[in-house]
Amino acid sequence: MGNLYNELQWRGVLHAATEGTQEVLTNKKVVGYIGFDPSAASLHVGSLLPIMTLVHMQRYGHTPIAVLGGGTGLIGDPSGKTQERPLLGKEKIEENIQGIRKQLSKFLDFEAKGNPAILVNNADWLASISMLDFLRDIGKHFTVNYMLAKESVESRMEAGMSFTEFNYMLLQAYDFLTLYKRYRCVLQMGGSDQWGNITSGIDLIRRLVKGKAYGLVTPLLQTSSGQKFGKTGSGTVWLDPNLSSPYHFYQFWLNTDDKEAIPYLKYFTLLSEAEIESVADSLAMSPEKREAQKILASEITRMVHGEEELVKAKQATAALFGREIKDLSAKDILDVFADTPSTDLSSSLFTEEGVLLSTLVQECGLMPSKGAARRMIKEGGLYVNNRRVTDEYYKLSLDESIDGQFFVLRKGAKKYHLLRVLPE
RNA sequence: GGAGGGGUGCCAGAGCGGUUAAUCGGGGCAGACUGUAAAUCUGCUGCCUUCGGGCUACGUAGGUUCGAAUCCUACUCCCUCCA
Repeated sequence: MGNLYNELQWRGVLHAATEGTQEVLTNKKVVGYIGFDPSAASLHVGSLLPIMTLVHMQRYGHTPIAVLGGGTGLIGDPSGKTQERPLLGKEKIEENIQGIRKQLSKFLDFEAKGNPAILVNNADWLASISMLDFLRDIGKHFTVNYMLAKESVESRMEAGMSFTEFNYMLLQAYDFLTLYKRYRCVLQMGGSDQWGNITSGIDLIRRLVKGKAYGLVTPLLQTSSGQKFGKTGSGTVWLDPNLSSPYHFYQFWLNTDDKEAIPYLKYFTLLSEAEIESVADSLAMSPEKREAQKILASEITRMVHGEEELVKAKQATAALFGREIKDLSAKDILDVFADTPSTDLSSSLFTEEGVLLSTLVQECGLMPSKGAARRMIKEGGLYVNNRRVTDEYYKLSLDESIDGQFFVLRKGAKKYHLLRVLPE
């Protein structure tokens, strides 16, 4: 039986840790926390790494605390940001916290015997503290010199930084102190950009209550092409099924680059070292099978959306990338394209000679303009029911519809749009 | 408060008063090749078009001119330096 520290190490998610972290994690059951930013109503795939870190903690018998930044969210963390951030309203943040709470409960067991996960909102203690108390009790323990030396501050000296954001690290240090006192929480984890904030907390605990605390950070994720992880052409990939459908979520992982598939399996799944090694062998032997990507996508989709949604996503994948669309029944279409953007059309639109495809495609939003639609057709990038259309002035007629009810429009390889024909 | 520089398409950044819907690059989109990968190559990338054209664009508003992103004036925003 290993320990948490070794586990994180072989998974490649251990970027740095403070002195003594390994010993304390090996010899004791500890309480540790990670903060989550409530600037959106849903977490996205970028939050998966910190979430998994908490999951590993709980698996090894430690107690994980997820701290929602309801208080600090009102200020905005400058770490890793090049510009001052807009402030969100209190109501908005409260709403976001509700959404995030729900998502976290899919990963962490809040009922576990012995080491149930804990969820707190730092507004609970930050909202009520007075400016004078804060300056006296906390501010006194930090020199401005110390704060200026932090990377998060230094990198902003050129662009400028408000006094508000400058104080962020003190608030986070105060969080750590509070959790230390309330829960005996001795470990704070986070992305490597959090290092400065974390060590501030450790220092504060040492100075104020002579306590020993630890910090551990994970590497910052980037795709091999240097892109920010978790963004696709169509935007951020969210954990909320209403913001990113399970099908798109599944597809996001399925499209993982070969180079990243194995690291991602280590980061985001609970597969064992041996299991992942065998997958790595398979990937090296026959990469075209994309076994690693399939396992990765299945594992993560199941964890986030559940078995049922995973099955549906796989079915949709098989239908869209395997069979001919015209073999599908109207019912299949509805299932497969449940998550696809769709537009309703009245059948009265369809006159004798049909409707100009370029117009249709523009009106349903698949293409931004008719000119762009015509260009796309010329380039061979537009398909109706998976058949390429080559005529710029192609007119669509009702006999081509599936069961007289649907047209499946496709742009490029993966972008679908469903047209639903409504009877008179 | 004083002095100077600048605001161009998604971004970055060119642009002798006319052939500039605006160079080059990045990004994006599509095609080919593939494995729904990577790399590579090709094309497209303001709007409308009955394919002849038409329209709208270079911070905002005026002006000079046959003609302006390019010249002038005012306004506005940004940046740098001095105080």
